[in-house]
Amino acid sequence: MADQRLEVWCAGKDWCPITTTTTLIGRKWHPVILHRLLENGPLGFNDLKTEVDGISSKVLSDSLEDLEEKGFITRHVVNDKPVRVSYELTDLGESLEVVIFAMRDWGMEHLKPPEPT
Amino acid sequence: MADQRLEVWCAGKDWCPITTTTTLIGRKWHPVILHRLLENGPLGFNDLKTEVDGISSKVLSDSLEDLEEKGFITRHVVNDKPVRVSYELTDLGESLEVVIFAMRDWGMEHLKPPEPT
DNA sequence: CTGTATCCACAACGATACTG
DNA sequence: CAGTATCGTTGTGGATACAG
Repeated sequence: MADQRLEVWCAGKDWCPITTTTTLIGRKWHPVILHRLLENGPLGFNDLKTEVDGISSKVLSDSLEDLEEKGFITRHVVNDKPVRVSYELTDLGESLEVVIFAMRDWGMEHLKPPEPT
Repeated sequence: MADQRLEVWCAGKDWCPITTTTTLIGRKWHPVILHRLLENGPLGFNDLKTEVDGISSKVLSDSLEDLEEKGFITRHVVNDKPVRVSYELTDLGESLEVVIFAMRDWGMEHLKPPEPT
């Protein structure tokens, strides 16, 4: 169960739900990665590297590992030759949709370039 | 206007709304601070220090300064002797409600302690 | 009450190069 | 295609003490 795995993240945080959320997805690229997976379905490593503009291989690799460890995504080897993997959201990852989309919507509403008048 | 001030945060980010959002409120304590102000209205420095469990004076001070600089909160000196200030959300800060509450709700739904059965 | 001043620590990010 | 290996940098946070 997801609840069981996530128990650990609650400890010592005084049960503040905001803090626990930021602890889980508060790293620089996590929300963007999750967003791309939400919008475009399962993606390979290079697909993500293209979608997430500006990220390096190392940081993407690190981030994916962290997200997998926390139970938000799964990694599957789809093909052996050439090697091809697929990163996919778990149910827990999907459940972040409302958070990620809220961030996206806020950004779109407040950060678009000023209209020419 | 808010749009004008926020222009700067868009540049060079390839206009990804998620990235801009995380750039603005992605620091460790920002969402918690904003949440307390959303729920409890204007608060003094020590009120916040109490509400935001575990934060140090320095980090709270730094965070408030950053939030003010970005236009999410205002700081007013309410009383001179003893010194008393009031931190309050701007309209822009209030507009983050949906994001912050989404984080809170997700945290509450997924991180509560397992029920005894 | 509302901070500032130091000083330290370290996770996380970034750049570059290389591998099966 | 999907990473790993280095290695350098730094933003951010944490502890503690002190100040108007």
